[in-house]
Amino acid sequence: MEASAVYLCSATPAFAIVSLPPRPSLPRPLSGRFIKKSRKNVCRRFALSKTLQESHVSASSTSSSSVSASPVTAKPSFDSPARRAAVAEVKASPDPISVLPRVEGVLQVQDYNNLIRYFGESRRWNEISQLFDWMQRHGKLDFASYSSFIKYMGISRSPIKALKVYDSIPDKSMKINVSVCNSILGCMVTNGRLESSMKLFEQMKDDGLLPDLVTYSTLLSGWIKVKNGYCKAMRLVQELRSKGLHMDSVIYGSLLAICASNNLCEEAEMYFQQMKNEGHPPNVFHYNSLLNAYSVDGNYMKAEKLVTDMKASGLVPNKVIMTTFLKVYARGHLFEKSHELLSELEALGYAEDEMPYCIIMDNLAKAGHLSEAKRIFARVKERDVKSDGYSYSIMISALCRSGLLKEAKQLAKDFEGKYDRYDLVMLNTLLRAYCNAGDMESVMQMLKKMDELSISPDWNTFHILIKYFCREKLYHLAYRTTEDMYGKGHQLNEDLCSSLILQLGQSGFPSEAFSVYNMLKYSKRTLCKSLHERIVDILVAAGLLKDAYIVVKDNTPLLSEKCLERLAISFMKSGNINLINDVLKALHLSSYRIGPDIFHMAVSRFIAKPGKKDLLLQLLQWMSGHGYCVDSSSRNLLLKNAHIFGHKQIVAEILSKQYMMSRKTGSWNAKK
DNA sequence: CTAGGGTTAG
Repeated sequence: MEASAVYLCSATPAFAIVSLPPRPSLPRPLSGRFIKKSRKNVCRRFALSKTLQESHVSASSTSSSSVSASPVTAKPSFDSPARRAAVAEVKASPDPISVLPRVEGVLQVQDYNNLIRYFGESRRWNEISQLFDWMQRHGKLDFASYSSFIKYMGISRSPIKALKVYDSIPDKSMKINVSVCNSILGCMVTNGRLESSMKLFEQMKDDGLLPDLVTYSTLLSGWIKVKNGYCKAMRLVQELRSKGLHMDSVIYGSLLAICASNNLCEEAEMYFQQMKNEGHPPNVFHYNSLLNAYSVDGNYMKAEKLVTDMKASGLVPNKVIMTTFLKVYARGHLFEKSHELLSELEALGYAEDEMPYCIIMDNLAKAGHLSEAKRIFARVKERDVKSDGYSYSIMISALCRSGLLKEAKQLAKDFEGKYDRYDLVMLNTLLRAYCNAGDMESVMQMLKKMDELSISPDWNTFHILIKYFCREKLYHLAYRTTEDMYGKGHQLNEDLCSSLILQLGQSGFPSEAFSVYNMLKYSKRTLCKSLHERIVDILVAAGLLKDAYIVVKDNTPLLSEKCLERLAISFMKSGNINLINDVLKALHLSSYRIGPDIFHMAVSRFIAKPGKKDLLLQLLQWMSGHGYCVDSSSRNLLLKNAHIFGHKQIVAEILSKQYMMSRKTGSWNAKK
């Protein structure tokens, strides 16, 4: 089968459908910008270097001693030439750590802190770790040492290491020092560990931390680009108010940004006003956030007024303000105005990177002006604008949306030839282009690339692939990918799964179809009605009657009579005999009318298996209790085989009771 | 020189 053929070439690393021989070594360096955009992947990408750093720390941090006991003999005066010379020597040395023993008696804690900052600012993570380790062993630490070191661990994306150091702080009062706490919280936030930082914050307060405005602003900044971040932000704002703190311009800046990214225009306006009322004059960042909030709906009227106000207040629109303004116009489909702004940006030398072009291009394409978007794209190339590939991404997506699949694929290939850097969004874009063009080979290459770069697939990746595999009729592969998607905790897409279930059923994979149904059920609260019926039919057709019964039992009111009938017939014929009565009881609870033929089939099954006579008796009694009556052929069959019950009398009594009842109601079935 | 923030693109 085709599907398994694709799987044959693939064991399962990070991504279940790609195989790669050995794990790649360290990934190629990416631009800081790309790294910043996808924090989630950064952790994975730097896994190796992090491990290296950590093994370093664990070898040394065990010996951390207390803060105060430093064996300084000669205490040189503040900022003495000897100290300055020693600091300079350490800074200049190619192996700074080797210099430390020699200058141990000269350097003060502040000098070590100075060195931490120096190595931190020059991004020399190895030196900073070794230095800090030395300081720990020699007890040359104060709160500023912890604060700075943790800050740089945050910048070097080593939050685990920062946490270890924080945990290793022996002094309780040091652990609730507000600077140290702010550092570690900031470190966690900038490394995407929002939830942990909130937990840690609670713990710190329990231990006696008195948070200040910086603490709140640090935590607030984490919620800026998180969906529903506004709610979390509000809780923090309430808390800071309840502690008698007053919001400052920084806090307002974060709040405005949160409002803008959460699409909350009115709230943004409210905070902007409130800020002014409280005597904090807005700066370009505040203006930009509000402008950005206006851009969501392309509200250029308000934006124009805001820019006028801003100029009146003496602020000069900078590149960012102009670009955001351009975005307002583009979103509002005032393309001429946005073109004007673009020309202005170009004239001022503010259009040296692709950002403003991207904004116009994307909005042009989305408004249906593909050829104009292409013209802008050409302008990017002509003017030799610095590009990280976003313009490609935008155009490839635009071409895909317009159904120009070959062109999209060609552009994707162009990108790959020209750039050697990928992030998740770019990979998804290329993947989509290749999938749409039906280029399996390139699809597989993209998946490999993803694995090489240790970029984990996201919801989009899975969705693109599953859709593609379905289209290519690789249903089993689509199934495996769905399993993978579910296993990685992604919400499944109902429409896609629904069609996959149908296809799996039709191509001989009923169990897989059932599995997809169950995954979908567990990842969504309510499913489309018809889906239950669809899976029941598939299971019945495949003879997976027990599974079918389970679905029916849970969803009886949602199933049609015909569907129930099909299950009833099949189950009576070949379902597990021990469940026959249960199935009938379940059917009774639905609107389905159990007919005499169904009962006849059940009776025949039981008669053929005398060992199940108790079940047969239970059935007959249940029928009487619920107004059902066997038909004459069942009746004859039962009488003829009455011996199996031991006492013939029992069955005769039941049958006569049913008969009397049916004469009263005039039908075999008392149910309306 | 102890800690925080807000900018625009796929």
